Amino acid sequence: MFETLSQRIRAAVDKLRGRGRISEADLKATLREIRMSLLEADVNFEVAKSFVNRVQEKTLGQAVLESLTPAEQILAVVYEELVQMLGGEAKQPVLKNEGNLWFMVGLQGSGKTTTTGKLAQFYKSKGRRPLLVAADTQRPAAREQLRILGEKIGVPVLEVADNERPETTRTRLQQHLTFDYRDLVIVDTAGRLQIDEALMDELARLKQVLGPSETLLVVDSMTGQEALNVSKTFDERIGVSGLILTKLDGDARGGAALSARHVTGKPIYFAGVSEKLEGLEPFYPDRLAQRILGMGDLQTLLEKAKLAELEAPQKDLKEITLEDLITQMRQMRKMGSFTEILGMIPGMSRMLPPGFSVDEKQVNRMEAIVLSMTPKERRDPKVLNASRRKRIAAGSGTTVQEVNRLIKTFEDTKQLMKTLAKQQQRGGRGLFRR
RNA sequence: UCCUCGGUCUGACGCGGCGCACCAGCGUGAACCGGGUCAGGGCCGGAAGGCAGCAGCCCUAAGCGCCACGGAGCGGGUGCCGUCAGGGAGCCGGGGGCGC
Repeated sequence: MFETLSQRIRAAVDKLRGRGRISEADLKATLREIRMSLLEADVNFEVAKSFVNRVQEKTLGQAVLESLTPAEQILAVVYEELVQMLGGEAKQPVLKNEGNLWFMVGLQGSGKTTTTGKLAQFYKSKGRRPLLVAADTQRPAAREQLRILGEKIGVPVLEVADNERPETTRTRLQQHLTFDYRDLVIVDTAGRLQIDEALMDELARLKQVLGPSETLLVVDSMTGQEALNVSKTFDERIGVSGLILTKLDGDARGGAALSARHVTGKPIYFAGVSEKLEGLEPFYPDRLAQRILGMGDLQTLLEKAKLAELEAPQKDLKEITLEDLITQMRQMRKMGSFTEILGMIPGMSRMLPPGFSVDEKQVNRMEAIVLSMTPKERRDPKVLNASRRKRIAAGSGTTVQEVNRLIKTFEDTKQLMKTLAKQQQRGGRGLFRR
């Protein structure tokens, strides 16, 4: 999927590969190419524009990392923004313990009924007890299709009659649930080839009567921007809580998927990727972005970027916390009477922060102190005022003095780490230079 | 040209729509001064056993947020909506009289 787009973006970034330096003009040319390829992929114009702008801003504002080539760095930014464009975090529809009622809406031919079956299969395999409702009051053929699907996956299907009123449907549904309890009801609503008023009114009424907890709009990703127009109309008329993009496997361009979040403001819950009943995946923006940019490249790149972050003490992203201190202490506890050994080295005892003695009981108590803190306090000991210290002391069976001593030790250690880091950074031959 | 009926107009009420958001619903939500469970650590005890209890987790309150389907209510540069009432002029439509 997304082959065309994928190739074009990679080609654009590849041109920068192997260069040590990249001028702003080079960057702009590359970004222009990326924008063109997005537009060719039928991505919404506004979306493409803001994407490119953000990449540019981020790239220019970024410090040069030694371990990454400029091309890799840009690729990393493009990846991050791509994930954002696809919706950032993966989202799933809300599933309560019981009484879930979901609406499937969409145009005829979008794969709505098939997707309904896939959803039922998906949640059945997760231990849910779904019930399908074939709610097309006009086309018996549509209901039959769902009935056959239901038989295949072993999920009961409640069928409406021709021209049945929503109230009747609700009553029948309630009746069904009293003798056959189900915790997830998925309603496959009627579809038309185009948006028409009668359909919208019918759906709106049905929605009002049944009151679904989620309204999932099924759209065909191959129809590109048109899919988004459909989404907007459906949302305006009946309200949509999330999207399911079907036929994503056949979509070489990807315009709908890439613009959906931005244009409709709705999360993409699932993606349909094959004709088979298992062909339904939760929509993961990060994985899709990886696919678009080419997996292999990216993984090594991300690892490198992570390492670079760890190796950049000037950024001070990694301040040590009280939890780190405790981990260290536990290790020392295992080592036994560490202080004794240290004491034997001339001058060593003076280098250690005051109060730095390791005997087992002492470490246990210190651990208890940290364990009595809230997560926030562990992260940022500065918030520890008198009343908090009192609480911690009481809760851990220690005294306020002991708590104070621990904090002092922690501050000293932190200071020590900073000094060491600075020395290394300055290139001064520290003790532990590799 | 006059009379008359109706509409346009105004008001009240009803219905619908939109807006607000009180209840409900959903989410979030207390360092300690809420509840449960209380790891670690502590306290009492010779021991057996008890006890208090921080963090976490679970629950809950105020608060905050979401929602506008349901219940109650409020507000309108709201509706070629309904009922009733008021209607000076003008305008539009119907009926009638008189004059040419």
